[in-house]
Amino acid sequence: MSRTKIAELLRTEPTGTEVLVKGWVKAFRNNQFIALNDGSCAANIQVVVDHENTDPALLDRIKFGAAIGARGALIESQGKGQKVEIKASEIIIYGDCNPEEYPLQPKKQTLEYLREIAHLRFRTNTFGAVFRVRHALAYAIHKFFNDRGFYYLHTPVITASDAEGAGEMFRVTTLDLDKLPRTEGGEIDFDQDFFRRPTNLTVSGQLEAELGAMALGEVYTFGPTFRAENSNTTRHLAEFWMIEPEVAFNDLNDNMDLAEDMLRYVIGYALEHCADDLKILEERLIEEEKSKPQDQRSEMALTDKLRFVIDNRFERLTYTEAIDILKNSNPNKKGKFQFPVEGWGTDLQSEHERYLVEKHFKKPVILTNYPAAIKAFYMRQDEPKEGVPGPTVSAMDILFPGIGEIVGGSQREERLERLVQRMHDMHIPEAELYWYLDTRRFGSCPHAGFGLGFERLVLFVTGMTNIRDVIAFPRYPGNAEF
RNA sequence: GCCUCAUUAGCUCAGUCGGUUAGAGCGGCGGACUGUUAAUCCGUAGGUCCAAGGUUCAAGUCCUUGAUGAGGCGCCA
Repeated sequence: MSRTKIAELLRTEPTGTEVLVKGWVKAFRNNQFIALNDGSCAANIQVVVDHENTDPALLDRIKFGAAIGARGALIESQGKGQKVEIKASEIIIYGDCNPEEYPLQPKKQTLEYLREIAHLRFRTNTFGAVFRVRHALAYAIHKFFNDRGFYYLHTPVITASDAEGAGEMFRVTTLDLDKLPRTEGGEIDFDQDFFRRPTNLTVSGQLEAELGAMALGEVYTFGPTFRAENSNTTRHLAEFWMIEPEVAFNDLNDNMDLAEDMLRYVIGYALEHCADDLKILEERLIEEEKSKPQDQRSEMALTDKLRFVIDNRFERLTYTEAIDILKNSNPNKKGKFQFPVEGWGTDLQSEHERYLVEKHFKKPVILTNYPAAIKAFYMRQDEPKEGVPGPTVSAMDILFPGIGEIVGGSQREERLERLVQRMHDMHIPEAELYWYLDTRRFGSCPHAGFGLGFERLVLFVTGMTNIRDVIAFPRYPGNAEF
């Protein structure tokens, strides 16, 4: 007899059919009722012990966390609280779980403690829900792009390019660090390294994605990304997953439309397919916020917030307009900002972004046309515009409440001369990026793309507050456990 | 990297002004329980007070350094 998953059983009519379930014990009540979970859904199924044909010694082994199987009739539940239950004719123990040593307990545990036992935290209701939602979001992203004719492009994880300027990189080498080979000049002799040149883990697949878009038209990447920055925040990881679409012939507006459509689609997908899990996460968040003062609590329940994002267009405004709003804002006039907004040209601090998103507009915001000086070399240079004090680029950042920047993107500079000039000004070695510049030499065209931090999306949708709790085994400074 | 706060039982936390034998809830263990829903009831064990050094007649409590964790900031997705 093959096993049936609990998610399916809970949808089945209780006709007394013989079924087999396998899972982990969540509770054993009244020496009679086993709450069993197999990960297929948030809910448990109730297995009712039949004492007539069950060895009492076996009952002693039904402990919180034990892996067991149960065979029996799927019947209408005689108790309240569930529609169906299994009247067990046979119980099998697959793996005992000694409660004296098991780090998990059938009680509330803090997220900080569970982070220390990340290999076991999947078994909690919260993390079960988080990882089911994470999966649904990943699937929805692939579905969204596939349905629109995008190709999933696998860009390299190991890269020799050190010129992208997207952050500190992890070195990849097979050299013996105790005995580094040296050239006659005393430099490290990378000729003897695996790739015969210095290599790193990728900080972005964008440049490679652009190459693909210049022939395939619409591509996206979805892969691991590495930043060796010493970032200690609830929004940063050293290893995270990033989605980077790149579309030929798209301009900045198309780019914003694409990003907004995508976010709206995947959030809607989660709402539709993860209702039970989102309910658990919503209640978890309410519980967590009970210990906070009223003014720091979320204004909306989790699922209401998600629905709100789907139902309302994101606010679009330029950096220049944002500066005006910030300059005239109450917190700025009253000196409440740690970094006062003085003038045009400096980057926005996260307190400024939070003000725009959480206080002023109270919805997701897309900021565009940032000063060129604070943005990357590959972003398309705007024509001078009246009322705008300095040169800008066709950049866009999407800011989400509680998360900050969730998407960063731009229309790309497709004009060879302007791109080369910019690289020169920013001391980016052109020779090293000859392959990138070739796209501008041969059949160049306007195009645009963006990067979406996958974990930041999962953070937003699950209502979790620390990014280390939405990835299975987080990597951050000083931690590569598991 | 910077700033702030924390570290006491398996977990979450109390611990007053520096003063005798460091407490609670949950969890565990033993027992009861055949309609329970984070089951319930009775009983019970469990401590290197993060580490090292210092002040003091006396340190869980004060000081210094370090480790670890959390939050904020910076870097960014």
